Amino acid sequence: MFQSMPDRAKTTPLPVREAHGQPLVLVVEDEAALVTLLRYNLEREGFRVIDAANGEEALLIVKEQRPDLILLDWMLPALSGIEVCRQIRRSPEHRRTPIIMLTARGEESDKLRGLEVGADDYVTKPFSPSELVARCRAVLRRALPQAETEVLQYQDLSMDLATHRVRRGAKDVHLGPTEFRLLRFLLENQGRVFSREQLLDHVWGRDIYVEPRTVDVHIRRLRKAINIEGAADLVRTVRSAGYALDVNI
Amino acid sequence: MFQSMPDRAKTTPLPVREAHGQPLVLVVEDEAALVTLLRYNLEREGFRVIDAANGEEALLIVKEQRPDLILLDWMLPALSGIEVCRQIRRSPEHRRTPIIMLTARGEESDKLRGLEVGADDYVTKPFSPSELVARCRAVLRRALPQAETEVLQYQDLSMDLATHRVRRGAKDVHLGPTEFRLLRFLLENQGRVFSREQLLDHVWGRDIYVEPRTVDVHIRRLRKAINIEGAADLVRTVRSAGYALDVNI
DNA sequence: CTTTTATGTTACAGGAATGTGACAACAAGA
DNA sequence: TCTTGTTGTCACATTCCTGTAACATAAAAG
Repeated sequence: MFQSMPDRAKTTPLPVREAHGQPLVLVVEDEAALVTLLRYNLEREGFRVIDAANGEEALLIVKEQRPDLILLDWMLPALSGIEVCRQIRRSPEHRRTPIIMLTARGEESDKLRGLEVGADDYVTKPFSPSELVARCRAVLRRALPQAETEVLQYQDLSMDLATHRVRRGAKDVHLGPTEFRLLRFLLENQGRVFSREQLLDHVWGRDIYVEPRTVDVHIRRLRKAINIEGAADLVRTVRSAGYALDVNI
Repeated sequence: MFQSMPDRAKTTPLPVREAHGQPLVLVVEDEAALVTLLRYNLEREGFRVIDAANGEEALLIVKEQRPDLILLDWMLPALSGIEVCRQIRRSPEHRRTPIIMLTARGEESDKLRGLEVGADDYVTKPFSPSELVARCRAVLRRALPQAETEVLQYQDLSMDLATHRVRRGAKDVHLGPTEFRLLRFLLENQGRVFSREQLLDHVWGRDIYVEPRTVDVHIRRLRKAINIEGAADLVRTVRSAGYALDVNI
């Protein structure tokens, strides 16, 4: 028996940025009440939220979960916000991850130093939730498009994310939205096997429920679209485990 | 209407007027800390920076160094920003040099007068560096084509920016202002798919809100105008993703 | 070989996304 | 003032996509 009912809330994060789902926001803040407030407002607006109470935790999460946006309190125990910011910026992967800092009113010097260190914007406490959400949106909009690779490839299969074009060899391939996301996910994790539940989480999103068998149907549609008669099947079925992008031997 | 840079420009180096170097930005600002901040962020993004602490100095530098872009603080000792702007605009050489003014929050009258005197854009202090950089790029981008690209083209479709004339094959095409900007944006980013929201941001501007579906209608009008019976539709619909300028296959 | 389990395949109703035409508000000129 | 053109929005039509069920086939288990 495998994974009767996966608890999606706890699924281990994959080393993949989910470009299509809702943006993942990391809130770094030690004041619990504020975290609750932020979480409530962000989630209501369609963001996913994780939080960290201190700098070390924050850095760890950044590395593992790759948030799309970071809300960073400037006053933190131990590791200061500035230091956290600097360390995040040091890794080339997160060089472009937007950071919004939360500062107390009137800490002008903080703001300047924050912006110097690479924060993208700041919000002064106390702030209105709607303003904060608006800023998050604005910052994300500017940052997201450039976050990903432009062309994904596997053998003679290629997917251009900018033009949304998919080709197999010389043949142009048309995919529906779901097949497009599915193939994209598989291309971003070539060779790796995913269970139906994992695929649902990553391609469909954690929030909606669809029958796991639905994945089969979409895999079928994908195969039909990208496979060339005579050539090897690019989608591999691993019985009782799932599917992967790989050549069937 | 602040167009932010198209995604391409964030990954690729900026299209530059002078073949030799990065765009030269003159920062006119008397507050040293702010100059430092601006310099840091602009240089990090590939601009060269010179600064001037007052109006006279600024005018001198403009004459001698011919910057590609001027960031102009509105509150200056002695010669005011408005006056500097006016004087710069007086010389035909610098009639087209983009000027972005930096104003304190809420100085609406300043903004208006600034735009009257010939500033291209304004940024309200305090501002986020990324926003500022984005605006610089946007302004530069609007300024550059006049020096370089006068005619945008795709297959047998051409758009002359100087005369505002659009032709498809031998046929003269009339477009409304919005369709013109829309087509221009698509021509400047051939093949790329843009969501309705992105198009609203880039073509309509970030500041105003219109229904996303409005884009559909304008796409329709554009199609009606530029498509020739029998020939392929130049505007591609990508379901659940957006639109692109491209031949349907 | 038979049974059980997992996956492949097909068809289809309902729904979501897009196309389309009309219209009122508005602006710019004549 | 009237005329002309443009714009954003709506309502309706159309197209395409999606999830599901039902059945077929293949692979393991007994």
